[in-house]
Amino acid sequence: MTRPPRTRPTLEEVAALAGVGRGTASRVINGGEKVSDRARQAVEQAIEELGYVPNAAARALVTRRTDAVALVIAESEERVFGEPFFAGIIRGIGSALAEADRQLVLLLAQASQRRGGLDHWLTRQHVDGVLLLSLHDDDELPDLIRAHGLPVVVGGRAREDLRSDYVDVDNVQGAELAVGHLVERGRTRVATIAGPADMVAGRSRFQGYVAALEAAGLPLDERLVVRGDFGQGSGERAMRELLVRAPDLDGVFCANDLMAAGALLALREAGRRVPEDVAVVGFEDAPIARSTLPPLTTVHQSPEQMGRAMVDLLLEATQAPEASRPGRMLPTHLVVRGSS
Amino acid sequence: MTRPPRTRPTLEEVAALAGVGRGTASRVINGGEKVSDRARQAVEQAIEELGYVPNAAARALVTRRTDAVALVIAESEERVFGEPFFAGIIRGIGSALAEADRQLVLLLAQASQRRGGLDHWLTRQHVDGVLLLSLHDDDELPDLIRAHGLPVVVGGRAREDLRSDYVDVDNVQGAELAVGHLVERGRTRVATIAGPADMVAGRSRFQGYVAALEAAGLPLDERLVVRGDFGQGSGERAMRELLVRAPDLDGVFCANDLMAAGALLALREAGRRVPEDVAVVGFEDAPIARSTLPPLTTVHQSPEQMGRAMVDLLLEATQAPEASRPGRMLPTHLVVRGSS
DNA sequence: AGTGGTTGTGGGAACGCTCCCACAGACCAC
DNA sequence: GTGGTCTGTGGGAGCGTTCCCACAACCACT
Repeated sequence: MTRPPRTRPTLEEVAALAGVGRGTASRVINGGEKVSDRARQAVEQAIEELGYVPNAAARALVTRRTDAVALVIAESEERVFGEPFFAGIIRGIGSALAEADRQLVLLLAQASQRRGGLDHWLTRQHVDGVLLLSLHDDDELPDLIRAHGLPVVVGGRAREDLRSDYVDVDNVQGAELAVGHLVERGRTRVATIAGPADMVAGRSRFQGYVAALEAAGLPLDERLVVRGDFGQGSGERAMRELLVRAPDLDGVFCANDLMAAGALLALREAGRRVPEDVAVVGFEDAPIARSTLPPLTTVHQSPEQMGRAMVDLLLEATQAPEASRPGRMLPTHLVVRGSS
Repeated sequence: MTRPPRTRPTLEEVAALAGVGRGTASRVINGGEKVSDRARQAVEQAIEELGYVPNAAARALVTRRTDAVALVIAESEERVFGEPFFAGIIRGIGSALAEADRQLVLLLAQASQRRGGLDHWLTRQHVDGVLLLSLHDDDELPDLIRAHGLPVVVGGRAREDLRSDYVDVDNVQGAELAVGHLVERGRTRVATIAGPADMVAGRSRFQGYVAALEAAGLPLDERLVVRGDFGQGSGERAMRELLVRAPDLDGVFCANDLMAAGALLALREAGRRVPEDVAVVGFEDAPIARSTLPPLTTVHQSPEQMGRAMVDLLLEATQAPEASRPGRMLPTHLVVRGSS
């Protein structure tokens, strides 16, 4: 085991040690077609001996690829790091990229640098594609990036009409699942605490609620619909209002777990038993769903899987930039706990 | 406004358009010394007109710098993204790097890839330095990376004897602040719920507790010391035990806010009034400190500032790799709320 | 008019890799 | 023997920068 030289070995040195040409050595390292076994072994041994590692910059210069992918987080960091959902996505992205031998370049798009620096960064030919995490309806960032000719995949589709590739949880299907479950449990007066109308997740989950009622032959009653803002407090208030508006309700589908947790509080306060009097189902399978009283039945979504899907889609996009790809909708499944 | 050509403009094209040599154009873009105003303006206009952006790979190839910094997260991602403390650090790192025109490459060092891929990644001459976020005492990663000749800065010093550059909160000073405050409030029987002995934060905060008692001329009473594991449950249990061991205590310094929150629960359960009977101080100023009953007096640390300090230190290290730098200890301050 | 400095400039060389073309040699069929 | 195809192979060219050296132009001074 000789000490590696001060300066990093080059491909040329590897080739010299192996007694082959630079081209052959390169062929061994990459695809490796049309190389004799003798040459291959010699090169591999030389690499081992010198501790050779290819210089990424030189490679990028000629291939015009960097094997790096940017993750642009357009949310406030508070939120991104605070919500376990985002953390899961990032974990999925991280491991999928590692498997594909790509690097993850993290860009925190604070309001400050957003307009100015961001496009500049991205054009620097520093990354092969961009993953974008954002929920805001009015975000023009995806279009902006695409204008630079970089493939983009958006996580958590911002608008229904978004032209970029995107990956999202199948909110409609998940909501149908939840409401269908309540119906199966014999509930006929199923209310919903819906999410904000200006977020896709809010709209789609409500859409699923409507569809499931229709499928079950139940009428859509406006008194059974209240909107919240995805916060726990809003769930609590919404539930109180529902109890006033429709005291005879026997099931509630909440557009997320936090609001469901609030609803449970309001129900207990009102003396309604869960699930005997009112069954409650949430959406998200957030950690809190395990610690509510009773534990919350909810629609499970896998953020990690979502991250992986984003990476898959982006890698496809880098290979066939022009091809049009359908948005990826990830299936959900129901986790039945004590509240239904 | 002419449409930019399909292929990105090169420095040579900029120079040609400006009617100067390649060298002069390069000089304008970088440091920019010894360039006539005439030439400078011509080049700047050409850059504007062509929408020129330097090719990072080509630059990295010759300068042997990438202007990118890796952030290696050796914790479980659950934890990193879950704790607001980490989120703050990352935010600080992100903005400090953006200001310094550096990129942030995020490496999630899951156990799986840790041994195998990591060193390989880092040697690829893909980053100029490494920021490491970890709390484990026995982590050999910093040494490993330094062996590759890459500057490393550790956030949240792992061991007192760590040879790497590091940035950490001044835990001793913070604990002294907290205990000193309790003493000022007239408390003479001040207990502590200490952190684990195998973490620097645990040891140092206890050390500060001891020092503050001594400074106040109060005796160190072993009955007033219980160790927890930084979890809320352990704080609750520790408090119960303290009440048994030393019913006459009138102040408690908890090594973090979560344990303090647990302690508050145990105190209420035991019928002790806070702060009248027992004053409680935490450490961290985590979000929970605002929502305990009563709101928690605690030692505030700024994770964002810590992230920035890590970046500062790393940039220094890349400029003077051999120079030895003292560890950076960040000051804390007390936030007085209702519990004291 | 000659000498010496300063300021600004152009362009060759090099960074370490991949791409690609030319070519040696083995093998086969006529 | 000649011509053709097919494997492997070596190495030139080029990717887009920065670094550096040579040199021109100009301004003093002797």
